[in-house]
Amino acid sequence: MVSAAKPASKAVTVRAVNQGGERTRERILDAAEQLFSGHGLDGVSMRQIAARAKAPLALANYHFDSKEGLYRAVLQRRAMLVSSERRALLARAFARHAKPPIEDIFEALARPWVELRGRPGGLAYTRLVARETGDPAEGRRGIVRELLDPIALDFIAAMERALPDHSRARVNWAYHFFIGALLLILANPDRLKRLSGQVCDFESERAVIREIVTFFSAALAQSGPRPRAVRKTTGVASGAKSKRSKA
Amino acid sequence: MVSAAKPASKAVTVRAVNQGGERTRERILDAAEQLFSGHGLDGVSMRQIAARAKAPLALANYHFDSKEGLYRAVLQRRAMLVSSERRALLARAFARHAKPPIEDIFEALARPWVELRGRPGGLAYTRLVARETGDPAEGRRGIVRELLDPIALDFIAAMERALPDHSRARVNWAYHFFIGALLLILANPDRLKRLSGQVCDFESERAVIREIVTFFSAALAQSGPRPRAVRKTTGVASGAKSKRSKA
DNA sequence: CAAAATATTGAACAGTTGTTCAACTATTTT
DNA sequence: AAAATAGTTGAACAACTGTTCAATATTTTG
Repeated sequence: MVSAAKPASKAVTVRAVNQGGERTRERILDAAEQLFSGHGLDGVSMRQIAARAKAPLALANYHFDSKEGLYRAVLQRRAMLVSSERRALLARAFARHAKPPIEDIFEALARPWVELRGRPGGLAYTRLVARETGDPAEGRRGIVRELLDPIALDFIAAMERALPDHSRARVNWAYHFFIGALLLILANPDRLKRLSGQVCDFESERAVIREIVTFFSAALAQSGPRPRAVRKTTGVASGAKSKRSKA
Repeated sequence: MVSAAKPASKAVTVRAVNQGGERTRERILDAAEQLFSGHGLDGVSMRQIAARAKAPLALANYHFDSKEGLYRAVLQRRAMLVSSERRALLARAFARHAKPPIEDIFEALARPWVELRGRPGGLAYTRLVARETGDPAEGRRGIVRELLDPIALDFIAAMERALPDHSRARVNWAYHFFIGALLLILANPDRLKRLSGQVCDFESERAVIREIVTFFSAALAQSGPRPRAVRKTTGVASGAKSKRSKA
């Protein structure tokens, strides 16, 4: 065998990992994380990543097979960590109450992500995950499906247990509304700061968590769904009279 | 002047626009809208766009100067329309009440976007806007700032008028939570459908609007902010004892 | 130590990228 | 009709793309 087929890149290379190798591998992941989070999978070249990592170009392909392989590896690296933190918080909530307050579930959902921002590289990672989750092409790559769908289903199930008075559909909507809000805040807090005239900011992680948790908990506070009638009106050019009283 | 410098591409070419020209220009915009929304600015080549539009490659650069120029043009094309629809709904809400119910404001915010999905090309456009709004590089390009920030500020001001008991910060948070939820639902409803086991879907535009409007209105129903205490605990590995009663 | 596996390096490949140019036709204006 | 403007076309440019390869260095294993 002349052509050095690289070591099993699928199964974990368990035995005796080269220290130097492991370190430059991490450097490449760090650089990729930073760049992908800022410009997306297609907005960054392998050469830019290699340059930032101070590693030769070919090394990235050696370690991760392909560009998409590198992208996946970046997303996988921290996914397990965050997910296990979330799961631990969720388990703790259910250890306290058989039917825990919804606040605890939302907090278990949000806190690991928000706190990740404070850790080195964490900010970039949260942006990257937000980008990938919101990407219409997400389903094609399947990374979110592999990495986040399982725990998402756990949390939705937990929410259903904590909110027995709400329909399954409503709980699912609530979950996605929450994730959408969380992702936007994580991915692009600059606009929030800009539009609020610097009133809203990320100075305090705790403040952010409190804000989003109390907000979404309040939305589910009153038990039964009491949907307001929504006008059938399409567009702007109709429905002159309003049913609502009190002119 | 030998080299035909293209006609004023900055000022609107008012007088006597070539019909054929206008039409193929629109075809290019349609193709770009479709492709950009699916793969982002960097995920699509000018050749792919030209091929889809059945127009020669050089035409895209002729009409829009550059790739980013084309991207901007796609986003600008429908922005005015949606914004004026939103403004009209907002004005109508304030025409009915000096202090309109928050439901009406949220509905004015969401309805034009949701209904746009039903119109040809609208689905792609909403995805594109969602992608751009959530993009960390959004500020660099400044498209969102130009196109959406003004109306966003109007709506935030309207929310403050409708919710005099809430702080400015809280209203700003609420606005962004709402936009985040809306964008995720618009950009990637597939995951919602997937995770909910097909329970949640977009069969009915009205159902989607009702769902998001009632949810977010409920969150702001009780006037005063009553923030629950959030544990100071960092991460999972600490804070063994909970302050909350009822072991 | 020797042998095998792992890691690193620079160069090269074939293909694609956005953009430009000159020639050309069609339309509008003078 | 003549001139000018607007629109269209195919070809070409230089730069960059992800990936591969053989050669080398380093580390781990027998």
